[in-house]
Amino acid sequence: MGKPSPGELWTLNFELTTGVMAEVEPEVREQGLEMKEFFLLGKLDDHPYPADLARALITPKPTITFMVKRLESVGFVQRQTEADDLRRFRLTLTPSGRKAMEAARAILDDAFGRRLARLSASERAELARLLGLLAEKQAPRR
Amino acid sequence: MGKPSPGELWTLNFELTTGVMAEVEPEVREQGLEMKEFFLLGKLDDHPYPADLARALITPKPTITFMVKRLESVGFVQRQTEADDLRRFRLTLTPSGRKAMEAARAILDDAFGRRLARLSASERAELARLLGLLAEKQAPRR
DNA sequence: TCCGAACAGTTCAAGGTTGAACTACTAATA
DNA sequence: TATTAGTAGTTCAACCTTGAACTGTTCGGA
Repeated sequence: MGKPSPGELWTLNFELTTGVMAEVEPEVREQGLEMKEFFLLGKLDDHPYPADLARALITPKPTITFMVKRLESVGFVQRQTEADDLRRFRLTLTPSGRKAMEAARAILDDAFGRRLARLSASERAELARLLGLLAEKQAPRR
Repeated sequence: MGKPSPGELWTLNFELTTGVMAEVEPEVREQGLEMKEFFLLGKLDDHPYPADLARALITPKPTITFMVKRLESVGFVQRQTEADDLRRFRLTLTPSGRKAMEAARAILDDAFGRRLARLSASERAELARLLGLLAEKQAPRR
């Protein structure tokens, strides 16, 4: 691949991320989590409300409702009504929820870490920098 | 983000790809294609059999069956039985299927191209090189 | 040539996802 | 203080996805 078009580069990158995800999925499931649930738990500290999670995860609200319902039923998440806004529920990780989430994170660290080990330390730093620039919502000024 | 862990870098990258995908999805749908169908059509030239597509797209076989059925019904894909192996169907893009696929590809090129425009030409080349190394199925020798 | 293993693709039922419409509540405006 | 618009979260029915089991075909070895 001499000079990939933007779309080809996107596709390559997409297959990289989904490939790692597929690799990791069975082990994460052993922790009692679907991948999507793992992503949800990972956002919970910064986005403690369902509507907030829906935006952060680019996922419809009903899907969040159903995922939270299950995560609550298995004791990974707790919900408490918010006193100053009775429409909202604040979600918090239970200790077992945090434990499952951190175990899943370790599995992902390990799998992607093996890929990153193909690069030198300076290449890894450069990759992180470039992806950081691309990921920002609006173009960063440089 | 000073020194992201592998998992954090994976997550950042995953959100980059899914963010671009969400951005592009409405326009691609106007071409008569779901994103997954676009990915399928994009693989068709290199992977002309359903079982082959299932492996390439990391997707269960029944899902491929249903997607192909729809794509055939709207005239984007044609299937012909393979004379030397009667179990298999060879799939080919129709002209309208190729047209839709190429239109979707142009939309993706455009959207990801806008992100890449944040980088210099040499940075883009370096990114492509690094992602190429990471994406290979087994570690490339260097 | 027969037989069993393996593969391509489909069917079906169970389960997951989601758009539309809804209830309950808050906030802004007059 | 009404009125109206907007937001949080849920429900429901329609649709999509998929594991398990199946049919039909190929292939290798006895």
